[in-house]
Amino acid sequence: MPSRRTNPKKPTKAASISDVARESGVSIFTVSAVVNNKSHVGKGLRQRVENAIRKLNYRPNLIARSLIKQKTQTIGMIVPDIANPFFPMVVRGAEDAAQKQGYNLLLCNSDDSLAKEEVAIELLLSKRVDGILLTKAAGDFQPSLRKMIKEVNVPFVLVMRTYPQLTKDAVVSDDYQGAYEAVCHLARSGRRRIALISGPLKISNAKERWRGFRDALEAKNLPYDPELVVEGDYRIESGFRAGHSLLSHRPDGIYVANHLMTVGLLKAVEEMGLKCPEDFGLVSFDDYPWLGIFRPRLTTVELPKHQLGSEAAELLIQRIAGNHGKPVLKKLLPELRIRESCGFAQFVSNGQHANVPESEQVLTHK
Amino acid sequence: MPSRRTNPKKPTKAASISDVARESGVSIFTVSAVVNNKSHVGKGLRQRVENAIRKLNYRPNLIARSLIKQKTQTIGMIVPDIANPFFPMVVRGAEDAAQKQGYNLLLCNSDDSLAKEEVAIELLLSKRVDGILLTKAAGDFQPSLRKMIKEVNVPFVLVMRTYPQLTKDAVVSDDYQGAYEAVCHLARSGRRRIALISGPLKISNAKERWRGFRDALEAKNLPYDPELVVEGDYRIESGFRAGHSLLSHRPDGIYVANHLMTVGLLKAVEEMGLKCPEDFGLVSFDDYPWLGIFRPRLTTVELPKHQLGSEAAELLIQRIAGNHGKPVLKKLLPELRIRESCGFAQFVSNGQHANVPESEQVLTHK
DNA sequence: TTGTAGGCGTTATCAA
DNA sequence: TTGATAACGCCTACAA
Repeated sequence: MPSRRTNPKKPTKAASISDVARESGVSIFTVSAVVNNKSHVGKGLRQRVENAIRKLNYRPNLIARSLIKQKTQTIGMIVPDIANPFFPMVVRGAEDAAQKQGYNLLLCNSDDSLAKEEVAIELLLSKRVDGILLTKAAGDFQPSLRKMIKEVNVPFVLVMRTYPQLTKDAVVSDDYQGAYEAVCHLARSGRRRIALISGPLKISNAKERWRGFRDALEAKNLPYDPELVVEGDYRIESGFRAGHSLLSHRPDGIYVANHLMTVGLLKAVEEMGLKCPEDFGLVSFDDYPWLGIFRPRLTTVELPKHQLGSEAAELLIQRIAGNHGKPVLKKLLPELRIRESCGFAQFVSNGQHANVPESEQVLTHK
Repeated sequence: MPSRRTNPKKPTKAASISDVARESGVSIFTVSAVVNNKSHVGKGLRQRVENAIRKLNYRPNLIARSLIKQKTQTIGMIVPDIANPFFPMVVRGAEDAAQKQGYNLLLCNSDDSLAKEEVAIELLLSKRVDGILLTKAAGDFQPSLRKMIKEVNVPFVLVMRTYPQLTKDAVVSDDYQGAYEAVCHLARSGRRRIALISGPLKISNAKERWRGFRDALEAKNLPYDPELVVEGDYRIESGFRAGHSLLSHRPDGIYVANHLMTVGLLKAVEEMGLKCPEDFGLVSFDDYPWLGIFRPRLTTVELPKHQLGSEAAELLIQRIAGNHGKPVLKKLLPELRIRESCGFAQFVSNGQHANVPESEQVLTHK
């Protein structure tokens, strides 16, 4: 007698499996079997069931399925900020790989804040995602959080930034190598006072890039001058400030650890009336299709963003599937794209070229 | 090395509400009440329950909750491509607004393909998202799809592109107005042969921008020359091709309907040895912080991307909450940012200025 | 081949 | 205030 089907506000509820069973005059089991292409259901019944499904516009409730299967086919992904141009392609890579294997992406932004990061993780865990792709915010987890994550048994894969205290599974770019090559290139093109605009040294890849910078200087017999190293936060504004404080020391080469800070730097450069590559050579991390029209053409170290995301997702899905192999730390190779922001090569270490302009490489990227 | 640390394989299932009940010696009901801050539970019991929760590291299973509540607190968002620099900020806006109201975002890419779009919608519906934010792919839904969506009773809000056949709820930029102003500005700076590189005219905003273009020409008594109108697809490559086919007709002003096509255009421009703004004035849609260092400074029509996303999410959440008011079509105002890609104003309609450089406006955007 | 019944983890409805 | 108990929609042994 508690019948509210006359409730005017009550919009036709979606059909459930039992509705289909009733409509087609079979049991719930049979419907389920049909829906899941299970054990050969009699041709006739299958037909009837399928008709009922169409008629009722039945759509399996994946929430209910998740509950019983203890799998949501959903991956949580936490990035610092999807509006930072670096991450969209990484997310896209992850989404492509996930999609291909029947997973979806629940996206969160941490703004590189530990508090937001923790909230996001808690939420994703409550929503019972099958695994989490994490670009760790700068700084350390609360011990309690780390402990909880350990116990909860949901696989994590780190993206772009390592954090061994959490997991050794990570997909990153070889930042040391990238920075090393970048600085070597600056040295090769005759720069002696080479500066670094670094990311936050608490972040693993910033540290790696710093190490690459330092070792390249050493390899090229160039001095490491602390005055020429500024720590930024990977955002435009910090690159701008770094530029102002740095340029007064007249470096003749600058390696910037990401694109956004390069943008800030170049604003400062302009304000100060300096010219690139005449006054200083520049190598930046991170390349984008739209940089193709920027002048001077920037020599950059490009990271395989899409691949970063897709390989991370694939690894995560393996873990979800129960592959408990040993930890995987995948380092993808960056690519030095030599263009013209380092100007002419005046000193060449291998002696093959001298006073040769940097080669031009066309951006063929889609 | 010692291989096992006493745990052969411990998939320790997460604690459930009944575990907590048992641990604390109360009923499930009481635990639930505590978790949800419900009816005044006795101080003592509450304490005991909370201790048990902590001890067992209990975390409510939102999947189960969703099943019974028929609400997932999840919003599906379908964009053409998160790697297109336009969308990240829109998604960010949506995420911020959703987050604030206790919702999460399930992100899908359609690549502007009807097939992928349909798959994404089906999936989101099966996962029982509470609503969907959709940037409609170019083209029409299958009638069956449209019918299904109507019946399924899940609110949709369109983002950036209208599609009245589906729903009148939409949050878009005022594209007509933006284009109109852009073209008027070109005319004001003395351009007479003004060209258009348009988006796919099947997409509502491309059509609107085209209308704004056409009407502005008429208002300025300039001819509409079909030779000077090329339809692209909003991607770099199409801007490049459009540039090549267009520039041979020597327009002295070009309005490009989005940023990516502008990038393509400028590549073509360079190949042809042309100069902006000397050879032609340029107004582009879509502005980005990193464009601040590009020369010539681009005069653009900026769209409030973040707001687009956040307002769409807020409207959607209202619909989810049962607010069945009349359809809302929200048009957000674009902003003409006058910089230098139109060169000097030679012909000024209001007679106040002549031969004045375009004013410079600093990008203060965060 | 098909059906029955129990359970997944919550919330909601009644009693007590 | 609490506590059983029935949904929620689906999967899956176990039977038939």
